[in-house]
Amino acid sequence: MNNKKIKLIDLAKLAGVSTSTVSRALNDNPLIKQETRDKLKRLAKEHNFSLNTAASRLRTQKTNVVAVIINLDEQTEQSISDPFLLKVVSEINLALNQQGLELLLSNSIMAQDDWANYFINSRRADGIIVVGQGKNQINIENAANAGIPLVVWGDPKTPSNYAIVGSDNYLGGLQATTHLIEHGAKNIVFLGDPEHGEISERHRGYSAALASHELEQHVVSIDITSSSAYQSINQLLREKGLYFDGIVACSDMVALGAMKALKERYVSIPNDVALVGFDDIAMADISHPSLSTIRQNTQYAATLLVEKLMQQLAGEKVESQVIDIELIPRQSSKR
Amino acid sequence: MNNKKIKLIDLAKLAGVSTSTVSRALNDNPLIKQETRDKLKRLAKEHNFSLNTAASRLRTQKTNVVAVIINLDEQTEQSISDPFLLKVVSEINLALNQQGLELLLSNSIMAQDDWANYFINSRRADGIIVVGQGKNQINIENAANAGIPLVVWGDPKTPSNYAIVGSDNYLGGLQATTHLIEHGAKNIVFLGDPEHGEISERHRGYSAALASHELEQHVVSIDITSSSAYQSINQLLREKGLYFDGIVACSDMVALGAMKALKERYVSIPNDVALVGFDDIAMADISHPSLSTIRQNTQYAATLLVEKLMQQLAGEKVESQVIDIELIPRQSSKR
DNA sequence: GAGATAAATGCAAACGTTTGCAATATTTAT
DNA sequence: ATAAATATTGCAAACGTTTGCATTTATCTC
Repeated sequence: MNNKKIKLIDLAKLAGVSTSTVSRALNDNPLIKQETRDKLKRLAKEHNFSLNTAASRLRTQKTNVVAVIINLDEQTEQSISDPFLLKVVSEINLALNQQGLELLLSNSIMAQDDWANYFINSRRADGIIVVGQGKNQINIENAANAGIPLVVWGDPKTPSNYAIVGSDNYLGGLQATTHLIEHGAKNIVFLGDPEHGEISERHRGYSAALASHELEQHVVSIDITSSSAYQSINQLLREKGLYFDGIVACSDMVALGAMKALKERYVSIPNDVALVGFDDIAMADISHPSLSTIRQNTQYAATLLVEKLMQQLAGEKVESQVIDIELIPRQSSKR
Repeated sequence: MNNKKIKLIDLAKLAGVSTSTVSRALNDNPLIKQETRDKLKRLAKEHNFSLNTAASRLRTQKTNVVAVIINLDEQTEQSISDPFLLKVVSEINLALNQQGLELLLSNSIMAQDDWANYFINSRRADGIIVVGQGKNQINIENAANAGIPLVVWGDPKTPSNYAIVGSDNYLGGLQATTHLIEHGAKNIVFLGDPEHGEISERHRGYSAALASHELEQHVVSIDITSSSAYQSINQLLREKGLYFDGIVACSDMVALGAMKALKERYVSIPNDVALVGFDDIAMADISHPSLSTIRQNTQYAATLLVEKLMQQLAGEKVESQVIDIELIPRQSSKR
């Protein structure tokens, strides 16, 4: 291995041209004759050359990097246990790569409070994608107010001065609940944290559905984790008995936790209790009974997020956008 | 908002000192008087200053960035569906952050073949963590041969010229299988892809356990996804009937897919078929019956990976390291 | 074949830090 | 008080690209 890191000027000397020419050639600048471009590219490949991004970022003031911040609540530790958020990140990664952008991964716990400063002013990244609104949106707002390119995965109906892409959570909650009502449920529990950005909208949909059928609300507020769901359903059954016949869960992981508690106590799903989740993670289909759920189109969302971010990078103003959700009826609600 | 991006020299002028002093002060260089350091730091905070990383990386030739490559097989698409890999990434993210390092996320599909060149020569990152050995290790080997700081999550027993951190997959396979044998299983299926790096070791453990009890192998080779597992178990039952009474699955997701197929056909778990998975993802505990599995200590692994990478960055040579696994017996194997 | 236009390349100045070395300010020893 | 030592700061040269402008070379036009 030739261990001298070769640079632009070395290539230039080898080819007997100037660094300008090499630089332009490698960037496919039409100023350079096609023939020369090809020759230089070949030479670059031959010598395992690759541009020093630090230098080129310094010069161009662009990084081609996007910071993705997983915005967790510190107390609630939804985090790592929930496959859904990570799936979203994974889709964003793909979408970014397709645009030739790279992904700098962060979470709200590590990144300083001042995102604009930390990521953008420092030229670590050109823009920010925030995954999840979380409970407090102050960091997001500050970043948005700083006027940096920013786009958020969350609830697009939330009033905001920044662009949010996300599912119609209200409609999702409404459809899920209506679905259960149509299948005969009368006492439907909402299982989740109504304080939480996206989820409060799902709760609103739930409320609306109940109201229009003159049914009563049963909100059980929990952390957004399967174990929390498991415990609280267990406790509920123990202390209050089976006073409900349907559950609208704020996420699939929560629904699956609840399902486990029900199954352990021989509550029949869907006959005694019908169940609908939210997200449509892989496990929803694999669980037994399979879990009815509201599917979020994360792939489309990811491309939209990236698209809108790029528009902002190009100086355009962008709006929030709602993504269609889809009720996937499976066994857990079929009766 | 003051939209002029403030830089070192501006701060220097404001404070009436030279850029050298500011630079050193912000980097806590003891050459600078404590008092001046404090003053300058305060000033920097006041003015929302943050260093231009491009410039500082160019100058120092260090990035404080680590590239994490999710090494997927292109055909097999284990990828996004499997929460385990993403959990590993998430843990690595935490471990890196604790060391003040940032995480550039990539996957083997996007990153060019020449990782050393793309990430290191280009000064995008100082080192690489590869998550998953995958089927072909050629890219990893090339990168390692280029002499760059590199560490791999995989099977540490694999002979290699690079450092691998991972579970004792052989022992895991052995323990899982022995566990089933001890609980009376005689015809145990191995469900997974024995070609695949880590998994081939699990298969070896499985073989060894069977051999020492003079039992016969039943290998069912599938893609490492829950749906693939579901389909193949379904097909097996249909075509060959219930010729087995135990399954060692190469991952929890695979086990859960198999579980669904069994439950749908009213095969009792664990009475008719006992089941052990691998990984201990969150769902293992939540499934019903809960899934016995081999737990991988991803958190410890992540800190080790980062530690070893940092040692390499400091010029030391590091060795592969085996991490203890732990059999978590749950309902799916209890009889 | 001369002059004019177009195509291709080169020059040199940035981009914003860090750091070896030189220079100044402060303290200590005598 | 002076010299010597030490503590603190400043000067200026990198780091490796990109790009506006000037320059050279090739192509046209009549």
